[in-house]
Amino acid sequence: MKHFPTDITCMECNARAHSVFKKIGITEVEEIDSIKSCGHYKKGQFIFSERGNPMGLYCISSGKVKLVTTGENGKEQILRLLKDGDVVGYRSLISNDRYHCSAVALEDSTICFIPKQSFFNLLKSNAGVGFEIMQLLSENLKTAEQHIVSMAQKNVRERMAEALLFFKASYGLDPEDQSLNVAFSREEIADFVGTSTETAIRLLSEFNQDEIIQLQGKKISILNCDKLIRTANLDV
Amino acid sequence: MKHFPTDITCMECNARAHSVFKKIGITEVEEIDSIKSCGHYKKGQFIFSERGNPMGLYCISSGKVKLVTTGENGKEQILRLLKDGDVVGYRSLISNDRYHCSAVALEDSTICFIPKQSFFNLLKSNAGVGFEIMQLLSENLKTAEQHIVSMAQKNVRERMAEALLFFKASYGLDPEDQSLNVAFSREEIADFVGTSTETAIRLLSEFNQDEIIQLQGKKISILNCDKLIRTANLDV
DNA sequence: ATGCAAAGATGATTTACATCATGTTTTAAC
DNA sequence: GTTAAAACATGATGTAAATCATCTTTGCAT
Repeated sequence: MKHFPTDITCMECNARAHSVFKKIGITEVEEIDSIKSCGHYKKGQFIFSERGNPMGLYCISSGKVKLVTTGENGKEQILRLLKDGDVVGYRSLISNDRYHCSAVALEDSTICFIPKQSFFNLLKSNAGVGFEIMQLLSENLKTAEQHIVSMAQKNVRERMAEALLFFKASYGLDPEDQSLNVAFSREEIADFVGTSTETAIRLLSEFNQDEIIQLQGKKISILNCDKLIRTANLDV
Repeated sequence: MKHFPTDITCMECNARAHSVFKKIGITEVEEIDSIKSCGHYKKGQFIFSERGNPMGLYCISSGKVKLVTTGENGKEQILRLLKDGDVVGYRSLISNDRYHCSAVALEDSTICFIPKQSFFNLLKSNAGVGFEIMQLLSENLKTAEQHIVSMAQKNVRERMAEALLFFKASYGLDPEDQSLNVAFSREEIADFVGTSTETAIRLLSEFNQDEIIQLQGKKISILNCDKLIRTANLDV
């Protein structure tokens, strides 16, 4: 892979501090650094595709990524949202499986690649990394199963409120104007909520009218978080 | 815990051969056996409850177990189905979390308990077990995420067909009459599919009329598996 | 700057499914 | 064996949300 002036080393990567590699020794960091390659992805670009064969682990140094699958009808479903410090592709590697979803950059991103064998070597030599991955999978599983319950038991309005809260939890808010730090299209939001684009648009307009949120193009500001929680019918 | 004449040792436990403990040494097996306790659960009994604090790992020696959560509206949602050789409760232990779902015996079951600390000791001393658990979580996550897509994009009819196929995959068929090796109530089936009991009953009757399945009380025989796969709209 | 395509918005119509209602069968308790 | 209570079944009705249709706005390429 080509080297860009924007390439960074693992030693100076800020994302590493809150990644699964936060506790590994300097020797191991240098070893990963020597073997990793750095990739630059434009918004909308695929990091890997559904049904592809995993060749290694991806590490988000900067940027945002969505994991999506395409259902039989061709409709997309967003499964997970990732940001800097997150690793991508571990599930398939550990299951020794093809990818069951695609990874797509939500904005211009710098994402490093660690070959499969190096990842497994690290897992063997460093039990801590293994446990971090285990914890990651456990959290992913919990989130997914909670999502199943929402899908099965909540109406679209409640799920839309949940989705906005999830976007907030995933990427945070701009302290300036309480706007989501991510710009999804209405279709992408619908793909997460599991509804039609039209219904998603309508609900967002409603929330806007009810002054729960404020819309300015793709920018969504959360005006009344409590009301959003109540709308989602959550007792957190 | 009391000892019953039906209690069995880990050494003679048939379920162990296809469990996460299939590859551990005889010394470790004996160590687990000396510390484990054996529980006998009647059909419908809870092994643990949502929001409870996990104290250890459960091992199904014989029987069947469902993992369920209760949504805000009080409606149950079946999340996972387990049988002999399966372990239960690892997700919460690894996340250091309270249980996010309850475990309920689907039939009279013998389930052993390994204290938290012993499980973590085993994880530390035996990397193989750790990897098995990792693989388990990975598979669980894949299944859960596929379930999300079904919930979001498929209609109830397709999901019902999928559910029957999932029950078949989970517990198998009686070779005699192709009947599912598990007796769910219509309400439980509805709780898995994410629909109302009435709709579940209606769809099962339809499938029965269409000679895709045959109903005799709680016994469900799969007459035409291909048609079921087509009804589920799967391209496996 | 202009034109074109994609994204966003909103109304009208249809439909899949929940809910309500009522009856029947099975299971369990005494 | 009788009764009560679940579980199962089926029809009638209501409604949330999908689909279809049309229009406006925004972004992007030339």
